[in-house]
Amino acid sequence: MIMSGSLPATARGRATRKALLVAAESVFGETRYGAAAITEITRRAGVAQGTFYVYFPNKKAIFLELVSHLGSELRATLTSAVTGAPDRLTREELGLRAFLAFVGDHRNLYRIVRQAEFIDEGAYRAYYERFAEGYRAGLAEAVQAGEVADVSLEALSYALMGISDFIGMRWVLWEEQGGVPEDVIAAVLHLLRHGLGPVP
Amino acid sequence: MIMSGSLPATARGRATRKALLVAAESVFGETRYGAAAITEITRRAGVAQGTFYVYFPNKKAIFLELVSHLGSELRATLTSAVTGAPDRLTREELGLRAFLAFVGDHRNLYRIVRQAEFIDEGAYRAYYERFAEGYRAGLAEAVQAGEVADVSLEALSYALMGISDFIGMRWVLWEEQGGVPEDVIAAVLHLLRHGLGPVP
Amino acid sequence: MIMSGSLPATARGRATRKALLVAAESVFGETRYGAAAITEITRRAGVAQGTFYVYFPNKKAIFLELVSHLGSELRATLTSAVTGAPDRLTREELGLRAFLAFVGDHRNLYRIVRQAEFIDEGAYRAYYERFAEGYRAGLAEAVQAGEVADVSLEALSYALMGISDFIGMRWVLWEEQGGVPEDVIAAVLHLLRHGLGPVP
Amino acid sequence: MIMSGSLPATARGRATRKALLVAAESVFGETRYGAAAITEITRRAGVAQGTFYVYFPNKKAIFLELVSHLGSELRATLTSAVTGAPDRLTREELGLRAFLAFVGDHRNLYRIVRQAEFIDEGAYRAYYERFAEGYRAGLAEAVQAGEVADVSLEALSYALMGISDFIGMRWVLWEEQGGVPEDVIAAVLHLLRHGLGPVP
DNA sequence: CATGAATGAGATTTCATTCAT
DNA sequence: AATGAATGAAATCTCATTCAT
Repeated sequence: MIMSGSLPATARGRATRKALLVAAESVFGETRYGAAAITEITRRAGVAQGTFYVYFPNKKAIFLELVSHLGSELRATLTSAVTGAPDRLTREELGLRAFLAFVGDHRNLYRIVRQAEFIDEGAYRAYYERFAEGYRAGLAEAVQAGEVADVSLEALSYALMGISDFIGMRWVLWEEQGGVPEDVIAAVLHLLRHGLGPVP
Repeated sequence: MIMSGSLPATARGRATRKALLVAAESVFGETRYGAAAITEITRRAGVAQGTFYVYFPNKKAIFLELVSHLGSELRATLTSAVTGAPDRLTREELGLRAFLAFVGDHRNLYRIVRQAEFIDEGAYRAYYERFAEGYRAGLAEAVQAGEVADVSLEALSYALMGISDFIGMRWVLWEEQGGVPEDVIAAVLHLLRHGLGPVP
Repeated sequence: MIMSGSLPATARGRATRKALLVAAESVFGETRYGAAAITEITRRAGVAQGTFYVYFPNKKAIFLELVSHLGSELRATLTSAVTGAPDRLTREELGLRAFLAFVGDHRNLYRIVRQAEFIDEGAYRAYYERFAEGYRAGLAEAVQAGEVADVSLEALSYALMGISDFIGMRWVLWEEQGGVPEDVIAAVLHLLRHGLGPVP
Repeated sequence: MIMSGSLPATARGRATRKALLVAAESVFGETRYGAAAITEITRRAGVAQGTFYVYFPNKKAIFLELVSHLGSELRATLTSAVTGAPDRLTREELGLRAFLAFVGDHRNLYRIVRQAEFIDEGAYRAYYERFAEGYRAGLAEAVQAGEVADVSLEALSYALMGISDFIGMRWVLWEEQGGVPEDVIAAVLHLLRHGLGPVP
């Protein structure tokens, strides 16, 4: 469904298509959508300009495929990271750490996803809604287990996404160097465990 | 200081300038920066194309003035909303409600601010950093008062901003109708008061 | 209705628009629609490329305005040419001569009109239908006067248009030099007066 | 001689070539030359893009072969239709009816032939000139037989072609449904027999 | 202060054609 | 004989910005 036209018939074609997507990730991460030039994508992919249109009908198509692709990858990463965690708070910690690591590996993620709002609002919402669904399901189980309060899980999901999102923005995106300080992680986990208040 | 050129000398000039800013808010809210046309701004403001350049040196200038202007307005709104609150949690609640109300009145806020990242990264960060500063100061006082745990306040600030941001996105921006449901507010306040866990 | 946007406000603007139309007539007459370049039109009009789009939204618009404009001019010419003719055959002769003269002055007429079929079929048909209407009205009067047989006037109209059209193509369009030989005119008038047969 | 390359050696090759020509007739009939895409021709023919160049050196070649092919077919059809007619008027009637039938079977004829003017003016004129030759020869015999007036036969030829052409355009090309009304035919035959005037 | 005509750089997109397989 | 990937020239169109009035 994301596919534009059909998949390339030959291995050579598939390689070219992949190269275009990889190049697009870097270009859209550095430049805003409007200023991102298709010539720049093809230059980085090492193909001629016209080749782009063999694989994608237009700029929007490759951009949206990128957004959807990044979302899938991230969701898969998070799912596998939290699998087998004994309790909710451990899940949250593992999920947060995995998210921050992913952002470190895909520093263009924010810049790409946030732009999607203007390119295709549906795709943009879908990106977050699919995360929210996963969150809600996990929280629902935790409520069953008596681990989480019986409040609006939809609200909790977006609150938790917001926390990760902003921590990632501040300590991964905005910091040149490596890791997120442990005291930042600790503060977040404190919030999730005790709320704002001091340890009871 | 963000102002480009000096303020118009005549009342007529001031009115024209204001009209351009108002038009720009709606245009940049509906259209991404790259696709937002100055002709569209002048059309909505009811002036000729050339008139734009009497008041702003270029497109970037009016955009950045808009970002800075919205930030100031929002900060002032929040500050006045929480003034006089008896305790931290009350401050949070009042701040959250005020923020959501502001977003309802300025539905273009997100779309404008998030675009700023690509137009002028400094302006974009400054927008959040100024909020974070205010947050940190408030939290520091609360720590003094024994109301808040002594964890990284910078981390808490971004976490709290993230919560508001995502709740606003989900229930103000994405919902056509009026208010944020009370159970959503309740869930957030529960998180701030008790963390994820059930009421002790 | 043919107008794209509104008419220019200043005399300078009106002159530029007119220059573009004049240039377009020559370009579309020499080159087929698909190969006719807008840059060539602006070059001949002596303006910059972008200026074209101040006055016309696209190539199709200027082309169709041209077709409609030529049709109006030609109809006006023919109407004034046959006014006051004493009888039907004189009308036909005057009309034919006026048509051939017009084609001589607008040697691009055929090439422009015939292309219209592919650009906007409605405009193309309208061109001929408006001529046919005029013809039919004239023939109807002649029938009343007992000058013309009471056969399908719609059919006669198209037959007469076809004659003029092909004579013009063969002796004006395809001949470099000046006038249509008198014996050609005579042959046509013979056909209209006596049919194919010899003088009775 | 218009043929490009030699005819394919194998039956498979001949079938492919024929399929391309058939597809081209429909494509050039629906789309103007400039917008007619070779990919569209190959798609309709059910072969790959590259296959086109196995049979035709370029787009122009297939187009011109089409024009020439249609002309030959039409001339053959007309010749056989009028063979054996007892007098000139009968010939005209049979020829007209055969022409209109042919156009009904090849509704793309006009659109293809008229475009030829811009692709290869020589081919375009040749199309009509070959018809005119045939006409002239027939008329010359009729003049000998005292059936037709001794006026410019070249002029008569083009006049008669124009009549057929416009009647076909109006009642075959522009009418969705089947046949040309008999009163239209009658009007044309009246014109050929008596001229414009009423029956003497 | 205001206007609107004019500019031209630059981006997207199309497509005939070539070529290796 | 057939394929389909790749090319790159060329065309349309947009729009921020300048400028004369």
